[in-house]
Amino acid sequence: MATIRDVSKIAGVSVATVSRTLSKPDKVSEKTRQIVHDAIKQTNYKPDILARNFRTRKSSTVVVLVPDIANPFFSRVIRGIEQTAQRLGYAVLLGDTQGERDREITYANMVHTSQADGIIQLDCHIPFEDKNDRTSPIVNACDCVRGTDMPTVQLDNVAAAKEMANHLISLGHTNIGIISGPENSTITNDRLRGFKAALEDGGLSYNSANRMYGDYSIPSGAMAASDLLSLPDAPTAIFCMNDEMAIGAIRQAKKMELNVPSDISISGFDDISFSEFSDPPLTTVSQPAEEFGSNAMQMLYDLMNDEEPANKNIFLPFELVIRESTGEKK
Amino acid sequence: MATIRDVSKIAGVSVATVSRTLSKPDKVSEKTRQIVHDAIKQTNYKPDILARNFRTRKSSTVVVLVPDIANPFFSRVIRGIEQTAQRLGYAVLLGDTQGERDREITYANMVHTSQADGIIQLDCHIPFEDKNDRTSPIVNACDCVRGTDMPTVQLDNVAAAKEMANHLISLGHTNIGIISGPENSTITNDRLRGFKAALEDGGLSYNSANRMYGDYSIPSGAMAASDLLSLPDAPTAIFCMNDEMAIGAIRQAKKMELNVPSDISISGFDDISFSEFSDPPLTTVSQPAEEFGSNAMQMLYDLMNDEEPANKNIFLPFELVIRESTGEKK
DNA sequence: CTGAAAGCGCTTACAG
DNA sequence: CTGAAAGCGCTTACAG
Repeated sequence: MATIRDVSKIAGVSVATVSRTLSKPDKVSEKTRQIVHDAIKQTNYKPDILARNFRTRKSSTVVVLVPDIANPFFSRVIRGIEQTAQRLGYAVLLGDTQGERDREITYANMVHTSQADGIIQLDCHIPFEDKNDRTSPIVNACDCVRGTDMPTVQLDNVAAAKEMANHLISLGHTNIGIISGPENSTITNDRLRGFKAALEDGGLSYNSANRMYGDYSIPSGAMAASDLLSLPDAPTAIFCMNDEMAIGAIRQAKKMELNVPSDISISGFDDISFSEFSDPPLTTVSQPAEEFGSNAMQMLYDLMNDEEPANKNIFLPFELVIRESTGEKK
Repeated sequence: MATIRDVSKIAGVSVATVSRTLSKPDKVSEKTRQIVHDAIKQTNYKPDILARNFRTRKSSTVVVLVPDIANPFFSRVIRGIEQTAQRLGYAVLLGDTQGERDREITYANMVHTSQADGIIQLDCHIPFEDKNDRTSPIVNACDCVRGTDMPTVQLDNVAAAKEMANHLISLGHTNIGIISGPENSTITNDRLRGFKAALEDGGLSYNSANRMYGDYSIPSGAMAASDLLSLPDAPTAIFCMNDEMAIGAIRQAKKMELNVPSDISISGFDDISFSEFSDPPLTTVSQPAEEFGSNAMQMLYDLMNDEEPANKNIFLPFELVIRESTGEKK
């Protein structure tokens, strides 16, 4: 591979001039620029970005910490990150953490080893050994930690859940089951709070026996639905904390020869692409997945370049999408 | 941040010794090692990996070229890549190419700029300006280019498609529609060849009017199914080239008040996680998605480290998964 | 087992 | 506008 030295020899100029021609062309005379470009073409020179990054002490790379890359919602978020990163001149390193603290720390550490300039964390953990670490530019998106000053891009999950629960209540349901995500998640807690708030507003009381746990996967939703529908006083509607679990719940209801929605209403959360095509099409809360990614990346860019972001706590809009999996109580 | 120099001063040894303590501890005396480790702890030293990579002329990074990160099959492949890369000490850069040649070239170029040591390409294109370029370690996985010497990890798509078509034929279907992927894909061509071979073996003739095109998305499958089912002599079975299109087709059939499978059999390909839970559960071909990734990464590792891979053209096993979306012809 | 020194390929003050 | 020189933080022959 040709180096900047080879180009400079052929062009008969210094390496500084070659470097400037590439990075600050306005500081080089028209004529010299021409000569240098010819030499670059002749040698098929490509600047060594690794060397440049090393010299300038910037990797121009960000690392994204994602619990599961194969999750359809997260993969859309990452698409948004990638597109914006590419536009801003950053490469994106993938850190599939499976939610494990060790792996999060390992990947987040890349900022300390100069492999990355910043971090996007999609899970509700602080990915540092020392939780008060303030040395790494980081943006927390999707499932966000409470009670820290990490910049965030999130949904108002309380409001969204409340709106969905209100929808169910307005349909006449008074005994509503809930298929919850794992306890130690901000999203889970916020959605539960919204759910409870709607119940309260509707003069209904929350019954913790109506809460079953899943892990956001389809089979876990089916299992939780089975438990709920086998209750002596089974609910007539089920509020699921994501679409996968709702799809599992629908499947389970059908298996138990229940009609959705006439026997049992089921709602989801996220609006992944399959939800529109489930049978029946799923009532859910749609979120702008790609925008979580693009906003987080843009905010991280500001942080990495010492510009104060306009807004350090972005809330993205949601929308209730009422399809056919929810209906009036019989 | 502390540098190796700081550590060496505190430990009272040369930087060479600090470096060796980290990378070749057996070349350093027990006692010195102890002193150095104390100094590392004291200074909270973390080696600058960017500097190390620059010095050793290895980025320890691979770039993966993926047409669409949000595709459920590809995201599982990437999970397999990431896990194996992590184990082998490599970082993975994400190159979402949307199948565009420009973007593929841009990302593949990272090998020439020292940003990556190798490439995993998941699409059936050669991602180089000069198609005969042999300077970059690359492995082609999933949808593979024909007629090159690029190492590959793939499925025997001809055999798999043939087996699926045989299944349909064995059910008594003689008029079988096909929802195809885009023409310029090796996978599409191979699956079509397998489909035709089965027809021929069964004494049936291939009717190109029975082939509709989709783009592997759910809506495109629904549209293609609509066309197929509106044909004067509509097929009684539809062979879809992936699960998303099959799910779209099922939805469309139901919309047209056709029962699946008693009126129309529909088969998919890939066995994504939703297929087991579609209604009816989808008959499909299952592929070991993660293993495409882990095998490709392992092979690329061998290539990058100048070890001859044991096998430069790996074929992974598939399995026909017969569920409830296909049935006897009425 | 250890250290002094060279050097990886760039960029950027500094001087002219 | 241009060049000589220093230096980013490491690793690794080489010599002892």
